[in-house]
Amino acid sequence: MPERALPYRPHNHQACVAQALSDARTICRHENARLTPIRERVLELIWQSHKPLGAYDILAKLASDGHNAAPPTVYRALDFLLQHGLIHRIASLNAFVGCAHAGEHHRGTFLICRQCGTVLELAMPDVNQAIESAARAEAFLPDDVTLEVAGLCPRCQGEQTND
Amino acid sequence: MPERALPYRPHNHQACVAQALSDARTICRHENARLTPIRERVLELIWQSHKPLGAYDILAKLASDGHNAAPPTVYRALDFLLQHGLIHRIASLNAFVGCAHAGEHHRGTFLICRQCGTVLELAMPDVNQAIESAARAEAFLPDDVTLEVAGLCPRCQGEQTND
DNA sequence: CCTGCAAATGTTATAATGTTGCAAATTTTG
DNA sequence: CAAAATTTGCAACATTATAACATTTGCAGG
Repeated sequence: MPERALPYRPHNHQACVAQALSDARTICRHENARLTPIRERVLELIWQSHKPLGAYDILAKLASDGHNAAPPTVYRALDFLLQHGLIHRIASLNAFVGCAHAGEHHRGTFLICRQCGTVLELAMPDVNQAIESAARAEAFLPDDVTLEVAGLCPRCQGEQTND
Repeated sequence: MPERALPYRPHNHQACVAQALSDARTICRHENARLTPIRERVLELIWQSHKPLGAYDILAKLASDGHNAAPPTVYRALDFLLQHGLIHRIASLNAFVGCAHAGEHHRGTFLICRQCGTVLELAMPDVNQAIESAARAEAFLPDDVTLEVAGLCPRCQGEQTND
């Protein structure tokens, strides 16, 4: 029986978020990038959920902070976080998740539970290698790979009707 | 030097579209599905472009046919075509392309040129196999794989400023 | 034939997602 | 401090997608 990866195992999520923020601060310092309060807050909100958060979900959470933000504020913060590899965009959901390997310059694979919405990021270097080779075999110059798997996470298999 | 795949090679696109429509009719007959005029017209419009077409692009083309359609008409036709595997949705573009292997029940990989927008569909059974194994190794039950590669197609490499 | 049901389409309105453009504030730099 | 650059605020708008309900069409059984 294989070990079960986070986020399927219980863990101290507070600490997990704190770690992500701390890593982000380090990365931004190294890259001379300004992790401003808004950007940091958006990153924190994203990390507090293992489920992808839409831009307007983030907007709503900021609003309940008392911060009366407009869409561009959120999209700009998201752009910044994407550019610095601190979050990923899930194209099939129009939503965002914290990057589990920030600062590693990688292409992630995402396992997305269509029941509970939880997302697990995997690193699959061999698969990405194979994909890029196949692209180049067509004389195509690959630049970015979107790889998302929808299905059922371990917890949701067998309990089909829940959320 | 590898052979260059369609659609990068010149070809008789009229015939290519006609073939796709003919295949679609056959498939629908076999599945007792009704390829109505609207559905067929939408499929034709999508096939006439090697570039992904957005729902509202289709809407506009229908309008210039003289068919005064509203969004739900198009989205319903697209749902039908998706369900019968006659088109694919490109999640990273919110757009649709004709399926190059209709009726084969496959998962496609898409090479999307970010310069000219052309899309090439590849079948990569080994890669899909590897992805699904990796998912199952995490006790995840895969259901659908989205695999899209953005980059530069052969024609657009070297001519960076064109469209 | 026609009647009644199911599938498909029409129509209006609205929701959800994302962008443009410009002004004000803040931070950095010289 | 002053100039330049970056970041944020803000209003309007553009694009993508769906909900809800009315109407029409295709078709099987009486």
